[in-house]
Amino acid sequence: MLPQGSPRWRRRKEDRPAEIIAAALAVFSEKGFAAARLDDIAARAGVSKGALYLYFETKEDLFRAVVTETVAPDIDAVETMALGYQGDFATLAKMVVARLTQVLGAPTVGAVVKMVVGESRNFPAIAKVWHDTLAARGMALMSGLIARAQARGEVRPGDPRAYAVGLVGALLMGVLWRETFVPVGAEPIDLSALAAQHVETILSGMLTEEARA
Amino acid sequence: MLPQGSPRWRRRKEDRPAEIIAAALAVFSEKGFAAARLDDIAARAGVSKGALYLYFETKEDLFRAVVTETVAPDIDAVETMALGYQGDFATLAKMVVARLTQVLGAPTVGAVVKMVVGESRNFPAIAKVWHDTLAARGMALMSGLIARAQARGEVRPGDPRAYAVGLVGALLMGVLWRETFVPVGAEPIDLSALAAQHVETILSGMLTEEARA
Amino acid sequence: MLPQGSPRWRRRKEDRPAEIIAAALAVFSEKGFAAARLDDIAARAGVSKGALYLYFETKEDLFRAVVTETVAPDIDAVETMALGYQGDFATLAKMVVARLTQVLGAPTVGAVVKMVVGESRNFPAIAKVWHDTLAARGMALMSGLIARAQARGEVRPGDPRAYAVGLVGALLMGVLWRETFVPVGAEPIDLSALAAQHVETILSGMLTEEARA
Amino acid sequence: MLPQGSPRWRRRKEDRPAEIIAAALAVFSEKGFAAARLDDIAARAGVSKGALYLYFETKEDLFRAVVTETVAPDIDAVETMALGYQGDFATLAKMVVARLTQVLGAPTVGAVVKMVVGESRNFPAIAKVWHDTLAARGMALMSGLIARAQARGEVRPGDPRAYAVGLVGALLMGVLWRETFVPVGAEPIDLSALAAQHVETILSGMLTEEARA
DNA sequence: CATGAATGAGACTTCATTCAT
DNA sequence: GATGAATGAAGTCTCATTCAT
Repeated sequence: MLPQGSPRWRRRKEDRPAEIIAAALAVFSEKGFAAARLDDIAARAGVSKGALYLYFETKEDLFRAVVTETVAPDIDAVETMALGYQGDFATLAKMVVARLTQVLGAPTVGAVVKMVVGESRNFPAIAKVWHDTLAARGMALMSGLIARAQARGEVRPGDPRAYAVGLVGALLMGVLWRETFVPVGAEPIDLSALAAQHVETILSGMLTEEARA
Repeated sequence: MLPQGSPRWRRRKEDRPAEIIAAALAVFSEKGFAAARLDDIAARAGVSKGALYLYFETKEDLFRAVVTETVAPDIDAVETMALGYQGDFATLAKMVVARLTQVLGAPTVGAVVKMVVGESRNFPAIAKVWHDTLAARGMALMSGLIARAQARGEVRPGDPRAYAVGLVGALLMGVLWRETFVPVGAEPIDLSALAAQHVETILSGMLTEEARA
Repeated sequence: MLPQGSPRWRRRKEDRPAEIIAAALAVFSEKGFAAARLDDIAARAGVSKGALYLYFETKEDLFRAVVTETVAPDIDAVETMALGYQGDFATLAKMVVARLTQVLGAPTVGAVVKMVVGESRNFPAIAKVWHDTLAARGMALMSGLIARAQARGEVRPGDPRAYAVGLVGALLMGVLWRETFVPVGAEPIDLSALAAQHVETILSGMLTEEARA
Repeated sequence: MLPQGSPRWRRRKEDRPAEIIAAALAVFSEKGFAAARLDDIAARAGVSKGALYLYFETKEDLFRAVVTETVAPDIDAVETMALGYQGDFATLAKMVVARLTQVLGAPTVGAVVKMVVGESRNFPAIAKVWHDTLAARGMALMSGLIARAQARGEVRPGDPRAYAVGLVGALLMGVLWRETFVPVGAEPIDLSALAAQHVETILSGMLTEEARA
């Protein structure tokens, strides 16, 4: 029923939380948690300050929403892809790194990473959420793939977690460089080029003779 | 006894700034700039709130002092060592990484790194100082060494900065992991072991056939 | 009765600034700028301390508002009257002095005069505003009228500004006497009587033989 | 004994209070009581902050000293002169006004007048001292002289106090004009010229026919 | 006497949160 | 649902006063 029933004027109302989160992300990532003002968030979201409290209990609550909302979507996709993949480790690693580069390359994610790092001591709960849903999972995924590859003789012996850090750390550093130093005049780093060169280099060091062939 | 000149314990005017900076480092790195309370810093330094203002004009000024004071000593040492070294790149790279691991491994430096990342948007001046005196310099040093090694046929072609990021990024990630996630239950990463394995791996990818021999 | 539309007492947003200014005038004139406490002003205005900042950026801003608000209304009226008047100087002078006595006699204006005098060094801007919008204008007006009267042969030769000061100074002294010394036990001075006698006396000294006739 | 006993090096020490008072006068008159900082006063006096407390119990105490110290000397002189004088009122009035112009013309006294006016509400005690030792006495002196002159038929009927205010008010206004508005660009008023013209004018209005002859 | 480092109460100002409309 | 005026707790900073030297 309700032929073509387009929910016309509802649209606006349903998007409110998302709009607020977007505004909050912008302000939080610019100022950090404590220095961000609800006034500014409300203004940027185009609502009154009071309206924020219709959707979020407190500033901290809003912060939590921002962080988790930004995390959620991407990790699943990567995981599914990686676990389902059947080919050799080198190819898989390149795919994962490429995807990760995409995700971290998005300006919002980079900003959130910085926020999580910066406010982790003040919000252990948030650090924990990120750890549990993202960092630990990502780490487990990567080192699992590596261990599997080692078992198949594709990757040299060594601590899989250290290999994983070696693979991803360059990307993280690239993102933080962009977020932290480029605004004050640092020479930018091309994240994609960095990723491409780095994955070749490090794979060349990780792979066994046979796998490299 | 105690021949005439009794060793009167004068007020430690000269030590005060250092004591305050140490206390401030602790509190800032725990809370971030905005959430840190001068009360706490004073208490931890064992002085009154007012005394802080005998040595630092403002909270921001104190923050600046903390950050710059922690940076200064280490970079010079590394630079001198690296530029003076005459041997092959592989050995030099291992030495630099080892030294860097030591520095970043110190809990204070790690904390400061986090602070700089977290508050960079609010204190561009500080980000700039770090960039100019440390990040840019370190980056120039590393990529210079790499370019030199490429000229000598020790390192494969490729963007020297990307190689530098690949070399250092793993360490940075290790530090941030420790600072951010270990307090909320993440499995710790052994920074030294990570560094050792990583430098072997990545060198193995960077070096030319001849150099590796 | 009271037809449907109940007269809901909305929050008096529009009246607030005026109420606050009134309270501030009272406190500032009692304590001076520096010794006045925002707490007291807020309490006397019946609002919270924070509410002050909804209407005024800073304590200094509020002080400025108090002073300028008190200046505005009266000077124009006097000026218009004086310039439009066609009769002889003696009558005009009496009218102007009477009006001035009224204005200065109002307790608020007297208090503000004292504030302007007392804080002029700390707030040159305020002294300037008073000078430009009131003192200089009033002085120009009075000495202009006197010069005109001299040209018509009504007033004896002499510096018109000195005559103006002679005319008004007594009133000013009367006001300051009231504000400064009466509270500590001085015998009050009847401002109106003072003005009446003084204007007769000084006119008797200023006017030429013909004008006096 | 102690032949010619010149107190050589004591000099410095004995002048300290006077030096401090001079410095305090400068700072108080520039900033007002509350905004004046003991630091500044000490610096200007060339002593340590602590030294102030060797001579004055508290800031308020110092303020009192400044005010009374600056007043004391001058009033007595005027009084003695006036009471001893035997000639006619007109001549006496001119002498008194001339002397008063001298006193008020001194920049320090002008500044103190402003201070007393500005801080009278905060320091009733000081206002009282000024009233009792200066204002009331001066007023009594002047109106006494005038009443005596009226009794002798030299001055027209009328309230002697109002006459006194008329005589002195112009000078007061001149001083306050100088202290308050000249620093912000007002055209200066020549106090001596003002006094000369004013006393002629007002005497011309006060004196009886006979006295004028 | 003199110093000046140190104190601590108190002030201005900010801002998350509430609630009458 | 939505507003925005109002609150009040909390934080930074100042400065008169003290006291060990």
